Amino acid sequence: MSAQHPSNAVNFCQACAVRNRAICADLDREEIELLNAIGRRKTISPGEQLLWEGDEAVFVANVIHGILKLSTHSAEGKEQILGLAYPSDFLGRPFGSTTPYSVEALTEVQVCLFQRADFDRFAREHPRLEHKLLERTLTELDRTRRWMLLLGRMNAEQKLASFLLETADRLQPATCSFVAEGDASVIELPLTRQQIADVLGLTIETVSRQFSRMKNEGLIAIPSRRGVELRDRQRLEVIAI
Amino acid sequence: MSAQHPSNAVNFCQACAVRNRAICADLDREEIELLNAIGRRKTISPGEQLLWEGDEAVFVANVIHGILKLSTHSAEGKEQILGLAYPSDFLGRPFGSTTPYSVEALTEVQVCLFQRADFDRFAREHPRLEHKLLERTLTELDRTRRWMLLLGRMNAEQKLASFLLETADRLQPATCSFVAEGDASVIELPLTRQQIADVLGLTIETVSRQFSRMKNEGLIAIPSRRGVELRDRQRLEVIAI
DNA sequence: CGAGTCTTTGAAGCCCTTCAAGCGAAGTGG
DNA sequence: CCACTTCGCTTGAAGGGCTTCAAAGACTCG
Repeated sequence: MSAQHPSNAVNFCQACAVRNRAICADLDREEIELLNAIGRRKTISPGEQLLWEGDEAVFVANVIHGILKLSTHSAEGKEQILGLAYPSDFLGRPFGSTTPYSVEALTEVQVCLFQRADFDRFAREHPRLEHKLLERTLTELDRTRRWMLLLGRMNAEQKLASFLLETADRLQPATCSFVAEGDASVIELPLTRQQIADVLGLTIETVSRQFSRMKNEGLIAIPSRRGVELRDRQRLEVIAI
Repeated sequence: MSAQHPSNAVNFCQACAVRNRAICADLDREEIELLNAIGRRKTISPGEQLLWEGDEAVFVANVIHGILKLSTHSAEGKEQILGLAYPSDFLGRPFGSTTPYSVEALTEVQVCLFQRADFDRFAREHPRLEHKLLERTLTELDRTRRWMLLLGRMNAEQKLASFLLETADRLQPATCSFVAEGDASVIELPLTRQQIADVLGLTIETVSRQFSRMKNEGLIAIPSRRGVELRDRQRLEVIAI
C-alpha cells in the first residue's frame, strides 16, 4: 500500500510518467501540488480488481502504467469487455453515484487513485482539469462508438483484424519498438484468448480458429501465446477497413 | 431558415422547451444572452441530414424537439446506428476536427445550432457549461457502453426487448402519456423496421420475425406499423434483463 | 514430472442471414 | 373509382457462420 500523507508527501506528479498526457497535463505547479495532496499511488497485480460494477462510486483514477480492462456481464454471466485502459487513461465515474463497470488489471499496473468526492470537488474548482477530462471523455465516446460498428456489423475475421490493428496502435507509444521495415511488427497481447473473445463478442473457439486461419494465410505469425507478429498490415487493414 | 442576427434577436432561450434540461440549464441570465447571440434555431424535416460523418466539424447543436439518429457505415455499406438523440441531448463533436458520425432527423426536429468555433470559445470561457457538457458526455458514454453489451452478447429476442423498453422509457417524458394501469403502454416508434435492425445489429427480416413472435406470445400488440403496445412489461424485462 | 490452465481442433447443431416472394396500406393517374 | 405503382413489412426456405459440446495438445509452475 503506497498511501501518502499529504503533509509529508513527496510530489509524485513531478516525475509522473504520464504527466504530459493525462488530464492533469494543463495544470500549473500550484494546482499540481493540490492534486498531488489528494491522490495516492497504488500498484495492482494482474487479475486484481480495482472497481466493481454497480458499487457506489468511491474512487476514480489515472492509469500511470500497465493495462486494465473495463467489463460488464450479461444476465447469463457472459462477459462483455467494454474497453481497455492504457497509460494516461482515466478510470471511474466522476459526478455519478455508481460505477458502471468493473475494472481489473491485466498486467502489473500503477494508478494514481483519488477519492471520488475529493476529485469531484477539485475538478469543479479547476476548469482546466475539467476541460481535459471532457476532451478525454469525448475521445473515449468516439472510440466506443466505433467499437459499436465492430460489434454490430463485422464478422469474426474483421473483428480480429480490427482488434490486432488497434492493439498494435495503442501499444506502440508505450513500447516504442519501431522496426525498420515499416510492415512487420511484433506485439505482446495483454489479453488471453478468452478475453479477446469477450472484447469482440465471440467465443474463445472462434477466436482461436481465426488466429489459426490468419496464421495459415500468412497474415500473422504467432511466436508465442501472447505474441503476434503482424506480417501483412496492409491486408489486415483491407479486412478490417 | 430561422437564422437570427444577434443585434435584434429575440432571446429564444427564455422560452426554450429544454431550458432546464439541456447543457445550458445552469447558466445565468447574462450567460444565456451571450449563448443566445451565437446560436440559432433550425428546423429539420424527417430524412434530412444535419451532420455528415467525416466532415470537418463545423456545427454542434442542442436538440429542442424531435428525434434524430447518429449513424456510421461499415465498408460494405451496412449501416450501424450509434444512438438516438432526444430533446435536450447534445449533438456534434466540440474540440475536435471531424464529425465522427452522421446525424439525420427521424421526425420533424428543431435544434439550437452553433458554429463549433463559437461554441468552443464560449464553453472554454464558461466552466458551468463545460461541466454540464461533461456530465452529459459521461452519461452518454455509460449508455453507449451498456449498448455494447447488447450488441456483443444478446440474441435477437433480447435485443428487441431491450430496444422496446429503452424506447418506451426515453419517449415517456416527451409524451407524458401515463396510463393508469402500470403495465400497458403504447409507444410510437420513431424508426422503421430497417432502422431498428440497424440499431440492433440485425437484419430487417430477423427484426420482423421477432415482432411477429412477440405478438403471438402476447408480449406486445402491434396496432399500426409504427405503434407498439407493451402488454407484458415484466416478461419483457425478464427477457432483456 | 505432473497438475492445472490455456489453447487448438473437430463435429454437430442452431440462430441468424440471405435470397425470394407475397402481402397490405398509401399514393398516382387514367 | 379502380387499376397500377410504390414502399414498408411479413413470411418461407435454404444456407452459412458462429456457437456448443467434446477432447486432445501445449505451455507454465510448483
